[in-house]
Amino acid sequence: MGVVRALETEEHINEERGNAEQGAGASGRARRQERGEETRRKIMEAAEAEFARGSYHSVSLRDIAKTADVRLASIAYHFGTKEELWKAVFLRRAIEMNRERVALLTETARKAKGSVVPLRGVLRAMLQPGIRWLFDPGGRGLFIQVLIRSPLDQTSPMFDMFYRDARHIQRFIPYFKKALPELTEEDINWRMHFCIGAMHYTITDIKRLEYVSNGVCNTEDMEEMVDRVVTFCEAAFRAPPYEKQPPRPCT
Amino acid sequence: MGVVRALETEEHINEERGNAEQGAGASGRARRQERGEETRRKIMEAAEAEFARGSYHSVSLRDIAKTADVRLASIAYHFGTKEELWKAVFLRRAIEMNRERVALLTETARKAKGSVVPLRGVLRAMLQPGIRWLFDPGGRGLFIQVLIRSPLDQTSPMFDMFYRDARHIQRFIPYFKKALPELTEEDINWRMHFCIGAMHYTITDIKRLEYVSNGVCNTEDMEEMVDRVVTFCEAAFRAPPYEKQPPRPCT
DNA sequence: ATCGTTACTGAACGCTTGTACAAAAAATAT
DNA sequence: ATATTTTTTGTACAAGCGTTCAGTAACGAT
Repeated sequence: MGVVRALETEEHINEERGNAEQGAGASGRARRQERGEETRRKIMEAAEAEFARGSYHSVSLRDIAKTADVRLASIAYHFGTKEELWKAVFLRRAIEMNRERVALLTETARKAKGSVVPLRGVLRAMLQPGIRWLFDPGGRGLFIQVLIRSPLDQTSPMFDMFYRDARHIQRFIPYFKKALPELTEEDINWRMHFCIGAMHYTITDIKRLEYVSNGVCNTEDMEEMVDRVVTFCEAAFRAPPYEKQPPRPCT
Repeated sequence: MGVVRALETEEHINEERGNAEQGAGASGRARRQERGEETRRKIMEAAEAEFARGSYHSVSLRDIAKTADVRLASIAYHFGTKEELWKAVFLRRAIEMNRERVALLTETARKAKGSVVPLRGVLRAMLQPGIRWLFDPGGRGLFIQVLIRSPLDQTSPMFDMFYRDARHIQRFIPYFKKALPELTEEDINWRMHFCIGAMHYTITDIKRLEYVSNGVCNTEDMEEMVDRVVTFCEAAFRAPPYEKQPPRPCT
């Protein structure tokens, strides 16, 4: 519950572990913390990579310890349980992602200087950060896939994060409304959903596109990927509003 | 390898276990097989439900045995290993799904009587079967989610099924080409990918839409859902072809 | 130099897992 | 009725799991 709230509010974003100390203790204290933080960082990094490869249950703490080059008991020392490790790894990135998306939206709106934010800009703010992470050589490139897949596993301890960016994604609705006044709120929600689906699938199943297309599609150009999905979604969003029982030819 | 091929060809579709017997042995033989088949069926059904709830590694054979009301050792007797059980469960539905999609495409093409198949019809053939399964009260309603998620877990024994419907999905390409001659093959592959993403996300994350939209979206009408996603994808497919470095206003 | 805190370690715990196997049971064949 | 084959069962096993804990080492504070 508290965990979910942390994702819905912006206030907690910068509230990271250790930020409480105000730089008072100076060097000695800092160096001691540094020693612990190094191990902690290695564990999180390894966990990020391991979890990205499989599911929560398919990864063992021993796997993670080996990858991190750390003794098994150190994980327990720093994180307590496997579940807490998972949550720590997950939350860090989830908060980061939400912050980036909202920041990009705000920036885009600022540039519009009061006039209507172009549809393409709103879509870019929604779809670009995830794809940019995919190309990140660091942990984010791995973890964006975990971020996307985890709500699919009902036995994962983060299944209640199902709604992890629910509230945050609602921020986009007013912008879509202004850009496309003829759409109902129902239309907008459905289409936002479809857009996110196209984006998520591109992130998690990009290898499949390479294979299906026999290498015809260039999947290594980030800007091209973003442009393609944005163009796709923009045209889709401009489809006429949904009408109940649309005239169908035969069946 | 052989398993993957089975999905790519249509010939093996009706080759189900036990079809080899030609009805020669008559009643006695049939009744004996029936006894074994009953247990086998119960196990597969339970496995389907359990696997749908989590991941391959989060489900134990003991869970499945309990759900199926069958002794643990019976699973080993009928399927050998956990992996073989998983493959049996998986393959049955995967083949079924591919067959349905291709059948629908063929039927749609037949109705067009030689003229160009309308874009909307091609998209319907591609997107409708999955959504129809979602509304199936039987095992398919559960398993469609497994079908979609499984390639995402690299530790699942079906990860090599990554490309499970790769070949099969290529059948749609010529139809898109005819309906939209101005698009390159690259454009078509990208957009097919996005369409499947929107559809998959709708199937696996439909609860999220309910939540995000605060219940504004009606997610219980199958025809509405299909129409919405098809309309979305149709408009998106009709977007102008991709151009490298499209003129962007600011950044 | 001593103390106390923090970080780390090795070994062990109890439990669950997938698998194996011999024996029983059931069904069919002779 | 007997023999044979198919199916089911209880039990056991080794391996792996997450977690615990007493003990050690490193460090800053006193």
